Amino acid sequence: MEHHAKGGGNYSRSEEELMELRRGPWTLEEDLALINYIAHHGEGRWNSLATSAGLKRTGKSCRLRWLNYLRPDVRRGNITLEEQLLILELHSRWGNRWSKIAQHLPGRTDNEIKNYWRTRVQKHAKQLKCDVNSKQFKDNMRYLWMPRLIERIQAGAASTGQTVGTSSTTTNSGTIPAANYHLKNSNLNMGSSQMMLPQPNMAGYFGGGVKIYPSNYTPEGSSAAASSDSFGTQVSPVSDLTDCYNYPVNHNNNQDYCPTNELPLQEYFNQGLEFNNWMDGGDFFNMDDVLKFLQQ
DNA sequence: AACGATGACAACCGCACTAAA
DNA sequence: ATTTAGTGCGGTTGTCATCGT
Repeated sequence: MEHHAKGGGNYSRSEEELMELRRGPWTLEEDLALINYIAHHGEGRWNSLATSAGLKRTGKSCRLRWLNYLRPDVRRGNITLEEQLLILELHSRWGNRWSKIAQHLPGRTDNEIKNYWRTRVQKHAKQLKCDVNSKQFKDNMRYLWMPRLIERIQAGAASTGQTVGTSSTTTNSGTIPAANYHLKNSNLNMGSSQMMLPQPNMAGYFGGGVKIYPSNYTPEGSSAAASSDSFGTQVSPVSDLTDCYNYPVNHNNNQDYCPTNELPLQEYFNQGLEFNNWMDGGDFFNMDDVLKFLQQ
């Protein structure tokens, strides 16, 4: 049952056009049309953009697709330990202010962070049989998970000799990572492991050949670079809250178990950790900036 | 092999807000 | 002052892949 566009205002489309508006998963052709149009005309004025680009989508849908998926600087894939830590901290501070949280995780969208929270964090709350807003859960988060995350960050850095925060996450710069195209909606044969875009102008947009990957392709490439948590979720090499459960969980809210006892987050970092850069060789965060921010 | 349950996440919806007409 | 278009945000739903039986 098709519904017309609802919410988000009106659209400069005739009734006939509204009747044939598409919904649901985006096809490769639609993505290319949107990317191509924005590459030449820029973004904004989404309703007229949708029409001009020949897309049978609402402007709102185009905007969402662009911002959450196609934008060149959007980071997708593994959420690093550092990002997880920051999400936990910022959520404890601001609650479900996803866009505000996302502002402090460059390249991450509010939608991705929201999904992370719902699928991972809330799941753990459920396993603990407590509400995400309960004191018990918040205590577990602060006194158990966050310190554990920091331990793992530290351990990962020590074992690899890498700069903390090195991740296998990719951005759309150069590729459209793991494009989850729904082939039944596409006329293109996506059977090969990867394919090149036919439009030469797209190469200019992405600064080189653009690779489109099928949905089962992991842009991280090597299986060694990525692992799965116990739920089969692809996560960063040392990631996720899952094995926090290797630690005893205190269900009595007795802070004796707390390894840090109200230790401020910045103190975690100060315990012999020398985090010079946050992610990807320091493209995003400087650790000092993060600490300054968390002290605010 | 078939099927249902579950998880991940892309996409949509409704509402609010702002700026321009 | 009012209307309209555009945009942003948070909550929710839909779709697909994977896993277990």
